[in-house]
Amino acid sequence: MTVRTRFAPSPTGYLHIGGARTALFCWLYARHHQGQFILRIEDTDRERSTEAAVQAILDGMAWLELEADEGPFYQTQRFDRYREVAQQLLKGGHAYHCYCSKEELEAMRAEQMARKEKPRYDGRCRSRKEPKPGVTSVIRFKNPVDGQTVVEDAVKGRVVFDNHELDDLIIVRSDDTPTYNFCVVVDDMDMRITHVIRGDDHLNNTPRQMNILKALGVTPPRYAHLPMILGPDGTKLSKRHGAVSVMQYREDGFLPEAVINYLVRLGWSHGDQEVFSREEMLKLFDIDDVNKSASAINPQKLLWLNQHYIKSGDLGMLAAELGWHLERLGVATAGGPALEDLVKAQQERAKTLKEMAEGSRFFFEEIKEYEPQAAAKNLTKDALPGLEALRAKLATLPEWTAPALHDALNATAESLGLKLGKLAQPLRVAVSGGGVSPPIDATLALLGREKSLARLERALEYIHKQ
RNA sequence: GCUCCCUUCGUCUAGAGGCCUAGGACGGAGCCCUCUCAAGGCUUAAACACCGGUUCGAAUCCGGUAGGGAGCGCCA
Repeated sequence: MTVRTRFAPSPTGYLHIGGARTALFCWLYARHHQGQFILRIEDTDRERSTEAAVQAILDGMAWLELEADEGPFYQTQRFDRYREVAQQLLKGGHAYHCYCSKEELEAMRAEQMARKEKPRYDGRCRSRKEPKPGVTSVIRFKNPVDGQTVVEDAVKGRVVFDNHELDDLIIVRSDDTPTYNFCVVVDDMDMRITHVIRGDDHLNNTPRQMNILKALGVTPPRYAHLPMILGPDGTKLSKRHGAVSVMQYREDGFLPEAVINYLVRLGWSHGDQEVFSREEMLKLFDIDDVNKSASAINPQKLLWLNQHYIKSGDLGMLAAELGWHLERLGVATAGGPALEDLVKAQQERAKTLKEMAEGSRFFFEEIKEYEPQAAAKNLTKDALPGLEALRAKLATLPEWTAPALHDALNATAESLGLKLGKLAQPLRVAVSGGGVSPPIDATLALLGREKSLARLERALEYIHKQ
């Protein structure tokens, strides 16, 4: 039997980090077993579902390269099918019409709560033969009243529910639209899903879904309930925790490889290994190695992984992504250094591409003003002799390359009896405007002779004016 | 309230009765390297929630307690 998994988000918001992890595990599990990964949009809540959210989910998955083998399927396009199955249950005596009003149900729940009981529908319409005049009914599933339903969960283990804890849930509303738990069951059945991998907030729904499946004469799929992902403070993930949308991570300068690698290690491990290529994940991932307990997001570790992929990533890819970020910052890259060369110079000193872009502005734009602290410390009269000597030396440098510049700087420092730092740092401020840049020889080489000398000249003027 | 789930360093985790004076990673601290920032190298602090039981022996098995979480909708 080929494995078929599905990711079934409801389009009421962006693809957040928890959803992305669920999608990743579904995708990994299916691909690991040469099976299919299906995308299904659960948009039965027409009030809250939006087209923009559907697109956001698709975009997020595309960015993370979690490609679906089938779908997206939309539940709103399958309403006829759900009604058909509801009729089937009705005919088979597994479902019935309920005429209770919302007020009546609320009163019942209130009473039960007052008695410290679990609020549940008491099945009062189960035996009703005749319709109640003037009331449009809902359809309820007739849940078994005794016995147990056992979920053999791939991550949580054996979980037993007493059937009498489960009440008769509504499967079709009074406006004739199907409800979530029912759509899921019909879809998982029709789409021949073999493994339902989802968040453990659904664990309590599972016995209900299994019972409906059994009433339909279908063997339930295997279930795997993934633990939740928490915010950095250990509380439930929310907007307050910053980048909730996966696409926000791109905007913040993260690489999809890093996000995926980070997510795969949240709740899953393979010994002590921390870094996984996509191929390794596919080869090594197994649902048996998934943890039972919730895990908190650690932004520092994500940053570390991102830096790792920036340091080791493909230059062309990194250059393209850096270009995207520079563009977002409004930096025109024409006339500046080649982006691949820039990446080479910057990749060891940036945790995100956004940071790299921000630290690279001076290669493309003129310096508007010096960073006050860096200037106060380095662009002083004390620095004048060194900078002037450099001006003379660099103006006549036959070859404007990093090694040649390196030699020239060392020679100048030596002739003046200075440590290289005394020369390099003022020069760095002169050409970059601040105290941080790639190694000074590489910086000058990337900037080019003309710009470097002009900026050195400007710094000298700046010092003279003091 | 009821049902279900969870509990190893700050965080992610290894650990499936003796290999554990509990390992790795991120972050922290310190040192080295160094033209800045980084990167890199080395060193270091830091955890089995608690209480009982089983066993020659428990982080690992069992029971309970405490603490977290989820569900209990004509939401998904």
